[in-house]
Amino acid sequence: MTAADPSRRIAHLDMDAFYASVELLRYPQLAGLPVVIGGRRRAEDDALAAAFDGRLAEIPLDRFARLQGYVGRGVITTATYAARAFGVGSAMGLMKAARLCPQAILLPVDFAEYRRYSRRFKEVILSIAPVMEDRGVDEVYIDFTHVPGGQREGGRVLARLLQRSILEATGLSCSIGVAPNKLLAKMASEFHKPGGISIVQPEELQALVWPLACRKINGIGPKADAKLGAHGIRTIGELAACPRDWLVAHFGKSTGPWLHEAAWGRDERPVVTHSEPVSVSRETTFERDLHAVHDRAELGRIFTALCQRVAEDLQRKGYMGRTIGIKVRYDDFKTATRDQTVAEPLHDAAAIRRVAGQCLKRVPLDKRLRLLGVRVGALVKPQPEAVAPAHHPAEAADPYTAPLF
DNA sequence: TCTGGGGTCCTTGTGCGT
DNA sequence: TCTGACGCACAAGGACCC
Repeated sequence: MTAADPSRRIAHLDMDAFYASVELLRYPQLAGLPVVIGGRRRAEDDALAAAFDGRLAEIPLDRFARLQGYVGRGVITTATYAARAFGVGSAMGLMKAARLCPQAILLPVDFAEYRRYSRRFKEVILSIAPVMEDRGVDEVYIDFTHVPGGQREGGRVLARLLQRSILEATGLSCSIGVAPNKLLAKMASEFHKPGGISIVQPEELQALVWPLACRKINGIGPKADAKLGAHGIRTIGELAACPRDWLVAHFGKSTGPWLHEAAWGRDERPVVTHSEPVSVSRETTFERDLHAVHDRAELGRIFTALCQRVAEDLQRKGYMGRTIGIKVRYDDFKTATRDQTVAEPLHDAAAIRRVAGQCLKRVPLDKRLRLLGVRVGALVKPQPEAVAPAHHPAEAADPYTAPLF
């Protein structure tokens, strides 16, 4: 499998029900109750917290918003196990969830708080095992290979230390899988959730991994799974039995060999401790579908605001970009994107809006829109003197009033 | 009854220069 | 001068992930 380095020990650490667990730390009175996290933050949410002067744990149950009677757009980001028992779950529309479980408590998503907890648990990991790859707010890969104790019991001893240290520092639990590579470690971390540690050795591939559904491979989503299923391939073992050439013929010369390697548990990707962003974007789904002509003024305001937010993100992160793009989603949920690459990298809102406005003129605008997005890609780090927001006197009088379409 | 937001990567098609 | 092969850049869409 990893003949080059059979002692390679890679861990995947996944926080257990991260958002819900953070919320239960803030609101211990909600333990065991059906709680749904999602939707837009509302003024009432802030008012409730303010009424108790930020002492969230003292808010009585009858003051929380309930799903019953929920009207509007929005999906569930996550739900507690008690709520899942009613059939509600991630990505479900809140109105549908309200019918299934009207008594559920509705909490707004608070990414800033989740990011704070994310930083704390990652600091704990880095203090113990410094080769860590950030894979989002609630999961990381860690290279145990050269960490003192990282080889003991196949990595179990170090995994236990990490779990204990994270729990002490944050009050949160996590699951850890340790294997010869990232692919198998990711699968292993799912084996004993929550709070589990799973060790996979190379020789255990057939017994532990081959019986699993293909969908358990990180990178096989619903489409690829359906296509495999149409050929009668349902388990990773069945995938492993497919000749590589057959997979190349049916899935292409990139995906085909990858599927074969994945089924055989082979994955040489390193744990990457640093990466640069490729693009920065902002998008928003409207409260109601908007028409390009009838709602032109409102669309223009939203469009300008999106460009400003992207520009702020770029400047805060210290990037400029040459490829400016837009995304629209129509009322029938079909999506169109357009982008344009310019000669000089940009990062100021007016310039982004000008190019994005050109892109917007290239999409059909005969149907109502439900979403609008703005993206900047082909990022570069600007020269130091260019970091300050560019000021163009010639444009000062007309930064955002250029025609939308 | 619907279906968020912020990303990365891959595939396909096309235009263009050699 | 025309044609095909090839590499490259870019654009658009889509799959997938958290």
